[in-house]
Amino acid sequence: MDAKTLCLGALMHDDASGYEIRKLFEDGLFSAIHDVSFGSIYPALTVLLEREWVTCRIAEQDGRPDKKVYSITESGRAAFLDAISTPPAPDKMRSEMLFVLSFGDYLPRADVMALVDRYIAEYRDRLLALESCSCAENAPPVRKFVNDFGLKMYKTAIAFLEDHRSDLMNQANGEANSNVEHLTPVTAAGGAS
Amino acid sequence: MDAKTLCLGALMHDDASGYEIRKLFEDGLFSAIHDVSFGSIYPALTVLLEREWVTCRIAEQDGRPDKKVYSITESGRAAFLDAISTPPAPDKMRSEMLFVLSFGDYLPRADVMALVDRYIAEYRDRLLALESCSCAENAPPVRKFVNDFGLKMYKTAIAFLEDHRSDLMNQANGEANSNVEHLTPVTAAGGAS
DNA sequence: CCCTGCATATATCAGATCAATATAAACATC
DNA sequence: GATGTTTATATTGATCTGATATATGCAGGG
Repeated sequence: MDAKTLCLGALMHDDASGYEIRKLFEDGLFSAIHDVSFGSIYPALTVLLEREWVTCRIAEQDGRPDKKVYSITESGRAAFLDAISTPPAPDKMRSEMLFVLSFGDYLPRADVMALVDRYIAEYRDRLLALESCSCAENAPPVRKFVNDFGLKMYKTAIAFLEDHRSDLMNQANGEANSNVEHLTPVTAAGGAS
Repeated sequence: MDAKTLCLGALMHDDASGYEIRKLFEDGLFSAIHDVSFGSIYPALTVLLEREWVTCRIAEQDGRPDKKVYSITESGRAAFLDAISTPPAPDKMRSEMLFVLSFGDYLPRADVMALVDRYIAEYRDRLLALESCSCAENAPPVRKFVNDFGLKMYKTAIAFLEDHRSDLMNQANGEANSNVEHLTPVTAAGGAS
């Protein structure tokens, strides 16, 4: 599933600018199920325009920069439906939070506590954004299905985290001091060598 | 969180080859929370070796190809602990299944049915792999925490999918025919233009 | 007995993607 | 008036993925 297909999918619902497509994957309907960055969206829209799978008009706004609003064409719709008829790749999750948390026994208790709390806060924010996502009401039932799926998963994650918060803290390394300053990360040449 | 840090994390538990690290993220303890491919792991291990954050020995096996078993060094442990002290990036999910399913009203009923069933099967497989993951028993409680988190999320997803299977099918496009042949995907130059 | 497929194992590379950064205008707020 | 946020487009270097290549052994079908 490349960025072109994701953009076409977003435009199946309604016309949108690159920025609005991004928001759909950040805050909106797709926020719980997929992600794309600007660095993929803008080049994808350019290619889509070349292939005439989308058209583009410039919308002037007052108080805001102009935006390029893209619309999907008939051939674009056909290409999208064709693209999603191939078997989808398996789900992929990337949670740095959980990865780090799985080494909680090496980390100072204060750090683990801060981490869990930030994690819960992150999911609460996401849940709120998804709940207040206007697309839920007037959208067809299938779209509501993915919205509800996201809601369910977020709520489950929050509940699990809250239930295990105190356990996690007890398992943390009480001896160690909190690393307030972050020094050089692994990516840097220096590090701890 | 780059591949180097992920590899170091895997080696914090136990010595492993590149192949075994991959399995840890595919079937093992980390399967529900993060993903890395061979194309990232092998180059990462080479860099780690250069920085002396890991050592390497060649293990001859009978009936199988030789493997390069990597061990984390003291400076490697320090570098890892340093790396995970930086604030983790927000969680990212990539579910092509759910994305495609959210367009179920455009797809023939047979395709939606096949899709949901394959999706449920995928999660059942993952659940089984995670349940039979030996790392759960003898591992410290924090490691068990991430294991249980994965279990909980998988079970929730399966239950949600099963509960909404019939709804999804009723919302599918009954008129359309099943696209047995996949034609050219969006990535190809041809397509539907 | 061969053939296909699968699991183990390492490695590479083109193409895709991300994170960071630049630019810019309007507005909030302190 | 200074800083920060939101809206908006765009680019680039570094990184990562997915596909592919290579090689061995094993299991099962025909």
